[in-house]
Formats: sequence, structure tokens, C-alpha cells
Amino acid sequence: MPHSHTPDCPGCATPDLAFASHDHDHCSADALLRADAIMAAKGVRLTPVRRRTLEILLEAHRAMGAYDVLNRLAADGFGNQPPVAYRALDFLEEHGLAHRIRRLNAFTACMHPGESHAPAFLICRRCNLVAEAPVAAVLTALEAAATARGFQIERSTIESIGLCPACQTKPV
Amino acid sequence: MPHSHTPDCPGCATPDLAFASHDHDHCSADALLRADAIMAAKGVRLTPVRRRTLEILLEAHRAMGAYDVLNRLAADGFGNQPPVAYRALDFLEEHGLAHRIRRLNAFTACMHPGESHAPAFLICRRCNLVAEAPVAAVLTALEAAATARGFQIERSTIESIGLCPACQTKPV
DNA sequence: GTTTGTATGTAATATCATAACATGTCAATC
DNA sequence: GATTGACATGTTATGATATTACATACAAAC
Repeated sequence: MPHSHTPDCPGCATPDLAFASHDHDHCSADALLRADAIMAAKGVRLTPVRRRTLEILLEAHRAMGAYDVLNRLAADGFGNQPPVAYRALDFLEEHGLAHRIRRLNAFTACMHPGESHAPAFLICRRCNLVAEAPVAAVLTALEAAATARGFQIERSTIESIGLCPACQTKPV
Repeated sequence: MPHSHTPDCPGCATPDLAFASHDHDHCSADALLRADAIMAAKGVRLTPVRRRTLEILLEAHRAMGAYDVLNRLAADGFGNQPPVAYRALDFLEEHGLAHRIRRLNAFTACMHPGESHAPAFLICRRCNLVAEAPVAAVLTALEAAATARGFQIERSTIESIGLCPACQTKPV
């Protein structure tokens, strides 16, 4: 059963730290509650497919391919054609509830929806965990480099591949 | 006919400025010469398919899909199956002569091969021009954000969509 | 209760990418 | 100058990702 946000849950206190161990059920339930609130505030509908899609993404701090999501949706009685998944995923992305990881051709739930942000993604190549890192400084630097060339940035994709803390110490 | 590098050619003096008007034939021929030199130095073969692939990419400061490249290669008498293009493109990328633009599922010739670099790409959504921007400061900031989380970055992808100088002023 | 806009279902197809294996090329060695 | 071994290319087949187009359903507004 979902419980309210508490500052002593690592997952809640530092929602961008997918790598930190935390009460994931809480983390995930909390994200859903916030999603409901955000959608309501926007006057936009988090329909069953969309909500279920978000739940599926929230089950792990991992990126999932659209077809993996689709299979899960189909098993739950929703349509089983690609547009079913892509539409839901696109909707979630458009409203800041999910992100597309281009490097992986995959999607992941947003860990701090509502806050306007254009995060960097830290992708572990061993365990596939994906974390969002706030990167205001990075964007400022990028903006400066673009402006120097007269280029007007609208959206940026920043994705890094590497090893998460846990996988750095694991034996090969 | 290729001529040697001269500091008064805008394309040569500032090879990352795809947006600046420049002598593109020169820019492109120069890139090929440098590619030959780099390959020779590495003791690696820039075979006919590979060289032709690079030439094709160099024809424009734009990203090309693997299948577009493949069609061009096939028209030139090379094989017409996807691996022909992907192998050449992968080779060029591996040796720093081309880059993959993940956002576009496409490839572009590297404008300053040899120099070790992990550039940001500035992609114009109107004319599809792609420029490389040097972003040492951006990478430093990104590195700092990752280290704070214990994440070890190996490679980063930085791609920005927006409008190039010319397209900002063009009427819609 | 009809209209209107939005959402979903479904079929078909487009686009991007790789695995697996056969064949060819070339240079080093014998 | 034949043999070998490494690398490169050709080709078949298939896998993975994504979109277009159109039909149907549903919900809010009137």
C-alpha cells in the first residue's frame, strides 16, 4: 500500500539516486501519486493504458524497450500493436513523466516529474540501471558553446555510458 | 583537385563551424587527406569502400542514414546489403573519422579527426546541418555530476536540436 | 442525445541494425 | 610460387525499432 512521502526514505529524499539502495515500492508508488497530481493539475487524462505504462516503467530504474512494454500491456488486456505502446510512451514523455534514452532505444520513468528539468542520464553498461543527474552547469556550458556559434538550442540529449557504483566493484 | 591546408579558408581555420560559409570542396578534400594520413600512421587500411563511404559523408555537413549511404555505395558498384554500409560506418567511427548521431539514427563525417575529442553535436531541425562543438567545459561538469554519484563515465553522447544561424532568420 | 474532440485498436509497412556464413584479397612465410 | 592466416567484403536471412493510416470507442460539452 502506498504511503506518503517521508524524508527518511533514501529513494524519496534523493530521487535521482537510482544507484542508492532505497525502498523501491515506496519510490514507485510515490511517483505514481505525483503523476496523478500533475496530470490533474494540467487537466490531462492519465488513462488506464498510460497509467499502466508508467507503472511498468517504474518497476525498475531501468530502461525498457517499447516492445517489452507492449508485451506487458498486451498481457494486461490492452492492445498488442506497437502504436499502443508508442502512444502511451510518447504521451508520458511529452508530459515529463518518462524519458526516452536514445542510446538504448528505450524508455525510463522520470524520477522527479513536475520539476522542469533536462537531466543527463547515467547508464550502467553492466546492470542497465539508469539514473538521472541534474546538470544545470552542464547545460549552461553547452548553451554557451552553442551561442558562440549562433546556434539556438531547443532540446539537448545528454547520455553517458559507464559503470554504476555497484558494478565497479563486482568481479567480471 | 585537392589543395593543401591554408589558414585563410574559413572551413579549414575553423573546421567545427559547419554553419560558417566556407570552401566546402577544400574542406572535404582536406578531411580526406588527413584521413589518409591518420590511417597510414595507425597502420590501418582505408580501403575503397571505407574511403568512398567517408567521401559520401563528407559531401555535406549533414547526417546520413546508413541506408542512404548504402544506396550510394551500391550505385558505385559496391555491395548493396546493409552490412556493407554498417561495417564501413562502424570502422570510420571506431577510428574517429565519423560520428554516429543517435538522435537521428545517422552518421556524419568527423570534421577534425585525429584530435582526441568527444564533441557535442548541434543539429539544425530545419536544414539538418550538423556541427561539432568542442565542449571540454561541458564534459568537466558532467564528470563532476557523475563522480558525485559514484558513477564512472566511459563515453558520453551530447546532442542538441535547434536552429542554425541561417534557419533562424529564414521565413517559415 | 448529438456533436466534437480525444483516445484506443488494428493492419500494414517503413526504417534501422545484426547474425551467420561464404567468398575474396593480400601479404608474410615457407 | 604455393600455403597459410588475417582481414575484408559479399550475401542471405532475420531481428529490432518505429510510423502511417484508418476504423472504432469513449467522454465531455453542448
